Amino acid sequence: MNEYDPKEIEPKWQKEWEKKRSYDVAEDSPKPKYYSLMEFPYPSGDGLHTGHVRGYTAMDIISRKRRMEGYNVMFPIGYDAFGLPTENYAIKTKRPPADITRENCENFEKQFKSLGMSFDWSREVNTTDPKYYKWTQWLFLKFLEHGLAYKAKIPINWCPKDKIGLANEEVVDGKCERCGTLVELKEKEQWMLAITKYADKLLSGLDEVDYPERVKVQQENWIGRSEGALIRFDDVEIFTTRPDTIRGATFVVVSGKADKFTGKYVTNPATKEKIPVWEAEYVYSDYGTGAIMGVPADDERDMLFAEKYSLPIVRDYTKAGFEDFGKKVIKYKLRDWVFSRQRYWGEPIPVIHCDKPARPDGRSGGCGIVPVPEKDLPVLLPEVKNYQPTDTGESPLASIEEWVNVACPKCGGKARRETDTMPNWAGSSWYFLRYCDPHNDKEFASMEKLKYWMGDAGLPRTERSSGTGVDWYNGGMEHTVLHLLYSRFWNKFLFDLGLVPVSEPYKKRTSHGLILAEGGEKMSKSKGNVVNPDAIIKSFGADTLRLYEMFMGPFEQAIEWNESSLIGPRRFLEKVWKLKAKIPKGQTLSIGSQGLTLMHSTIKKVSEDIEAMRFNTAVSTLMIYANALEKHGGIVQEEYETLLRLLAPFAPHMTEELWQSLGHADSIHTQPWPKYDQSKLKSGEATIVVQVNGRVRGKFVASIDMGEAEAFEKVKSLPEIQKWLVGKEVLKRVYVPGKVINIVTS
RNA sequence: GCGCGAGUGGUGUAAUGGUAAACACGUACGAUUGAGGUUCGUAUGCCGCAAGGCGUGGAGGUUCAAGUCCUCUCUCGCGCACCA
Repeated sequence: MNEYDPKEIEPKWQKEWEKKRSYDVAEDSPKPKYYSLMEFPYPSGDGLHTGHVRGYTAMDIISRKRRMEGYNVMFPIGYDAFGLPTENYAIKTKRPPADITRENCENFEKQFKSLGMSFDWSREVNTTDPKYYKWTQWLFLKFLEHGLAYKAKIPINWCPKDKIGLANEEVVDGKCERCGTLVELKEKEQWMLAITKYADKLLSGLDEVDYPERVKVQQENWIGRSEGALIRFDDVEIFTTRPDTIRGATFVVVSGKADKFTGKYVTNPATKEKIPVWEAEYVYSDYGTGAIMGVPADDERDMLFAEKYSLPIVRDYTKAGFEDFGKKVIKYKLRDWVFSRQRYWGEPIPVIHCDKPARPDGRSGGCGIVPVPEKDLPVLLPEVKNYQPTDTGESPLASIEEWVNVACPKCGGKARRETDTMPNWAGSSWYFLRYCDPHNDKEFASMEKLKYWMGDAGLPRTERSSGTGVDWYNGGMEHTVLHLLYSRFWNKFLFDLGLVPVSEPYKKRTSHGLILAEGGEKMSKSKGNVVNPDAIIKSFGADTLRLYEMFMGPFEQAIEWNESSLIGPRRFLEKVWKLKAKIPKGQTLSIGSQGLTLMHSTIKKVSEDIEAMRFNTAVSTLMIYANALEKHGGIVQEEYETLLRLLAPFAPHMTEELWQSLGHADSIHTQPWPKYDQSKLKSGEATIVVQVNGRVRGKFVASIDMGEAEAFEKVKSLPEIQKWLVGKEVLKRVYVPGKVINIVTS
């Protein structure tokens, strides 16, 4: 038999699978559907990195296992391609962002294929494709139509380096999330999406979904609901979560830039006393009412403030009832979403400003903000010479007069296009819906197809609908707040309009841990420590890379890349390759009882480990199995084929080669997933460990249902045990059949 | 400060309360080869000649039996944070 040569067999099977379009799916299958999804990538110029490989391989394994289990599996791929890095690169190289994006996507596609990913390429989407962003714009107009998109002059977070307004969510510790520059506040008219209207639904929806607890906590924290009361102190309304402490309130604080007494006094409605109103920095203008009551005895910060400025402190007072002096309300930390960006490389916001001059009575003469009619969508990004953003905060689009100046769709008068674009979160807020019906040019997706792939919340669960939403969604830890919240918001809004069938888009969410560079640092181009998967594929093969990334450690945990450990999975594949020669030709062997137990327990363990994303132990179980088969004199074909089928999702190329070389005409990836037989999991014999006073002193092999009396007779006959019992009195004996005997002596 | 996780060999890590370190990497020795190692084999927690003892961040506790359960404590990571 020839040697294992991934360089030869991997491209061979990749071509074969592509030729047969093996992984394309349609909605007319009699099988139950399964929608597995991994976050689509941003196609950067650096190509795929090892972190991508981890998440995509995991979902590829899940998808392949589901196919073998008989599901109609949709495992789609696409590109989230609008965004700053490409735009900045375009500015630097003076090339159109669309060209750069196309090249990068082509590179990504080539890399994905070289990894053996079983994507349905016929469903590929790209957020920068006008056929796609036409619907992103259409969805925006739905928000506008229902009053959830609005324009407001607000102080926005302005990044002076990127020259871009940031959503609150994109500001970390007062700095730009992307470049770390200190963010400034700038007053600007911005498009806003009223996500706060969905705060409650986003919160309560978390009860319906299967997300890791910490992800739910992060979403809850971000929404930040607190129940409290609004209470009037004369004309100052305050918000408090502790209205019961009102009799201890000795001052009121309103939001201000510095700590100072306002000179004003108000009446505490509970004590009827006049108390001073102060201004202080520690009170936020944009939370609650921007004013609080100061209760030094019950609040640490109020105490510090009172001590600092010698304000009165009342320690003993009677607690009040919750709603005795105000009314119960609920406040959120969540803010409306700043939805406009003053950049080029994003979806143009599809509205037109009609600017007929104002009438003599001062009212606007024009039609105001007019949505672009559906027939005129998409509003295409125009060709532009200069992508450089401006210091004034205007989009580069503003300087393209022939694009900006249009006739008002309503009155035909002079009007100007909106020049702001959408944030890079827009396209990714609904892409999982588009995958269900990616070529539809009449709708963003048809209800019929959405019902098939997303399930129908209004109908009982059936074979064809395994519940609500994407069945399994994996992605990076860094997206468990923003992207998850935004896309849940869009989906809930569309659900309320009756345009999607389920209220929660993702039934189950998991996250993979980061892969760090050797040394424990984050991989980054600037540090020059990025590992390129292409190089690993070239020297070890895609199957080895996939296996290594699954084997390296717990899936959800951050882990260091270790080049020298790659050889382990490669050796394992070599071993499996060579095992084939141990199947005797022309004679039938049958599997012994030990062999059966091992085979069935391996099937059970590998199956369960994959479901729980314990890929590392799934691989080690396969290694144990291969090691055991290697020690056999001869291997029964069924044993070997079971190993291959269990390994197929991890190492799709090599298992396909071996499978077909065994004389099978069809693909291993269409074979049924092995099932285990409960009755074969335990063999009749086990090693019983013998302890004296809790220390291991010996062991023997016995039937697992050996009786207690018999077991102790056996123990007494063991010389290595006898010596520990000489001259001692046996105080207690413990017997766990099939496991352990413990003898407690004086 | 509050809320979650996690601390185990030289390394990555594994262990339904029941043989701690499975599976790998590395290392040592040996084999194969003209040579090489992405080949094969054996060994490999620590102390000890041995008998044996000691070992899962630290200190206690529960139990016949604790990495696992309980209490306290230290360290690291993550999330939230002048949010009233």
